[in-house]
Amino acid sequence: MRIGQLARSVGVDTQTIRFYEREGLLPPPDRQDNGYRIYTERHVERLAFIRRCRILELSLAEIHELQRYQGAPHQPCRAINTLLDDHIAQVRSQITDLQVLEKQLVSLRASCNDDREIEACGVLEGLSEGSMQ
Amino acid sequence: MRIGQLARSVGVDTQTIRFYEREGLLPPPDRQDNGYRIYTERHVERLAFIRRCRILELSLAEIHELQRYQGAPHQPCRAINTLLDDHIAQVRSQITDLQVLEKQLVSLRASCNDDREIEACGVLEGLSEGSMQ
DNA sequence: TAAAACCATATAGCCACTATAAGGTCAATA
DNA sequence: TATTGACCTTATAGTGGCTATATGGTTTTA
Repeated sequence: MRIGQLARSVGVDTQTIRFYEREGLLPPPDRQDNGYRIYTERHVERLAFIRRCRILELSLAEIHELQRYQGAPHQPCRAINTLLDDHIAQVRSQITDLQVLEKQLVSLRASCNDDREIEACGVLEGLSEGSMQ
Repeated sequence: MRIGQLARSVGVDTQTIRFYEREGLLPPPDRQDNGYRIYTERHVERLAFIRRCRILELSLAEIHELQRYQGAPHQPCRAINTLLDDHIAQVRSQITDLQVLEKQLVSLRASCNDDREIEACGVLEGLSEGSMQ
């Protein structure tokens, strides 16, 4: 199949597919005489794998690492679990950071009601004075 | 004061200060004969304002907007409150997205214990098969 | 006087794409 | 047959908010 069909079947832009190839995440496919890329079912699977990882917000580097593991099927899989644990920890720390942020924002917002003049806006005051952290 | 002292007093890199100037967030300061930038107390306040906004993860565009409002002190401040409300909504939606993500990751992680071979790794299986969404 | 610390500009890199430009290929239609 | 439209190709620049590097001039300190 050609790049457009691959793109449609996985739900990705053709540019993204070429980008993954340049980044070494997708193996370079054979070419037709006219230079068009020809993909196989393997490429579909490989691309779908990448997309599933990306949905989970794994970085391209992490995906690369996972692909290396796939090439050594008889190694122990602890490294994979560790990779995932680290990623989970990262997501959790993002969540708590954002929760702190949300509280700060809500408290700042509470310092103003609408319909003041900008001069007297509690939000702008809160941002202008150093009483923040 | 020169750029280094400004940087130290606000806790920012000198490069960042020049970057803000290029982006139009900090007004271009006067220069000494040798070309060195000379900053005033106003610049300190302006830069501190920017940093407080950045800590709250307001974008440079949003900060720009706030600065425009500061220039019109007798306008009503509703636009500022709205800007903040939108930002809070955005943060909240990030949080819920990340919470969904965390659940998916934890459930994937639960499909494997350590000490299998990669071939049999539940995590890798979960990523390889389409049973994800 | 020489080294260290400071200042200047310009340019590239980060991440994971996305957009744009400029052009070649192919099948179907007027 | 000519042309339209859908497809493909490469190359390059842009996104955001910095950060790093290169190269060179200036000032302060030892």
